[in-house]
Amino acid sequence: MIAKPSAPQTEEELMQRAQSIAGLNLQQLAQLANVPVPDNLQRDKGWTGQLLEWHLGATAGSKPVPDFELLGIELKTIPVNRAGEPLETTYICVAPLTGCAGQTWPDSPVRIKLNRVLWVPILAERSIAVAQRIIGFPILWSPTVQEDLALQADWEELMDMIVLGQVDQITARTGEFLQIRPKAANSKVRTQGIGAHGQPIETLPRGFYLKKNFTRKILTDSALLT
DNA sequence: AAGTGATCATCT
DNA sequence: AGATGATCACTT
Repeated sequence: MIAKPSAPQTEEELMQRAQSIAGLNLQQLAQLANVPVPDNLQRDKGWTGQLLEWHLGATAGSKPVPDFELLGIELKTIPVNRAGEPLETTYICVAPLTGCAGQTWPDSPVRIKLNRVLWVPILAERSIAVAQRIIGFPILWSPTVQEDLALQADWEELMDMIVLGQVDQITARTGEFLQIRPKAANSKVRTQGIGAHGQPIETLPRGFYLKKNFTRKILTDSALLT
């Protein structure tokens, strides 16, 4: 067991730390942090992410600020198969359903969250026991101009629907790279939204997610540079 | 209730 | 098989 690592002071320090744990499995990481490894993630869905936060010295906890506040970097673990392709979509942030008229892409929570992300792939095929899943090589990413424009197009389409009172017509198919899906304890949870006639309605809380086609390109682009 | 971390499990 | 809609745990 080792003491919880302190917050990295520079990007280089963060990357060095992330690179130094690449190749280790989750059992080794859990042992260093002195935490037990769950048999499955059914009741511990955020376990891997929190384990990585511990090792890399993320500071935010569950506060609404970047994981590495000093560096303005967000940490995302992403489960991948042996080909390095994502197994799941990636949660970004809550979708604002009220008070978001007039918001623009550059100052949207989605754009801010994605400004600088440290992606840590985890070889996490379901057939591999949680303890044996392996940390991959980290990727520090910011959106390219093309990526930014593509996300903006999806975001504007989705936000237009929210503002126009069409939130209940949004499905996970809306948007090419960015999608909106439920984000709640269960399907009975309600939050306030905008109805078809501009009136307040009660609706399911939603979140923004990156589809796999988008994150797959981030991961494979980075592999080409390596 | 809303935010953090995500994966599960059912349907197509 | 893959994506969609639902769900789990914890913190503020």
